[in-house]
Amino acid sequence: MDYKAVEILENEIRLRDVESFHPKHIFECGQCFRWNRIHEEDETRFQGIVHGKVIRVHLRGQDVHLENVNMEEFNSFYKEYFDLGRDYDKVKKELRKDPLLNEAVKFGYGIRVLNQEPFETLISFILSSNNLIPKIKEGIRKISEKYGKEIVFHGETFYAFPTPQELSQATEEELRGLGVGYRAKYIYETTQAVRGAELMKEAEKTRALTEEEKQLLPYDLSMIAQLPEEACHKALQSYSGVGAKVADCVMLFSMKKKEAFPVDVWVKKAMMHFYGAEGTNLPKIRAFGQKQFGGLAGIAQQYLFYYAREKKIRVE
DNA sequence: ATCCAGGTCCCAG
DNA sequence: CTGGGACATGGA
Repeated sequence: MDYKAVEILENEIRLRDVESFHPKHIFECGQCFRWNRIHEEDETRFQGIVHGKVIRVHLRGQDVHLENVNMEEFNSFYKEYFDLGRDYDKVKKELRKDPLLNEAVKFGYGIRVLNQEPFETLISFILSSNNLIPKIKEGIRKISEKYGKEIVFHGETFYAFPTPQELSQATEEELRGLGVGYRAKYIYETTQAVRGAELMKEAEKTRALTEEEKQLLPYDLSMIAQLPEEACHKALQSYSGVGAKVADCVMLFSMKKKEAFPVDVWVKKAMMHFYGAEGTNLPKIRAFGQKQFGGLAGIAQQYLFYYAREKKIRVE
């Protein structure tokens, strides 16, 4: 456990003596898109929209404060969301046995890989393809504002990311109007597939499905989340707009598959920088990463990504 | 203005 | 199976 105790304060909880938890590292390492720094200068205070609530996180000394979270919510959701069941000192110790990874781990020492919600993560990373992080965040915010539930926090209005049912109301044209470009088609088709499977799963309880209806069942996202590594990776790629990299991100960031190893331009640069993995293509780098880091490959990837992007490392 | 961004799709060989 | 171009969008 990376904290000693949980205490209740007024409308917030406090985790005492927390190890391996730095808000800047966690929220700026590229794994999530709905968190923002609230005060300029303050790298330890962030606000995010998670699980239908607006919450804030800040670091005070060795303690982590979670504002607008009560004990019940912490135990039933946010503890897992922040991956607090995992001992990151142990993870880092293991990864640092590889001297080449040592520098990246030292740099992003406060990273934790969040356990986010699958549908939101799926749509978010479809949006991420060939896109810029500020634009990805903007697209997700606009989708939420148009289709998600309203949340009022401190007199200000925010919007939760829509459920599959809510987003299934959107047309492709409407989505395109939000500035997501050619990804509108992918988001539309994937949402329809996820929602279609949900409906069939529900219908299945009361009647027999037709052959045509049965073909929608493989798109059941909660079923896919239960699949083992390779089957999960493959199943995710049956959604429109989801290739190897996006599938790895969804598995890693929302399905607890820490052996997933997303390879994007930055991780590729990092692998070339540290391991001289020159010229090799993406699938080869992915396989190399998984062989090198095993069940912790995804976490290793996050240290590498953060290091490569923050340092803007270059390779010839 | 041209290039590029946490890639995917689609087609040719 | 592998390599290369097209694809919306907008900021640098």
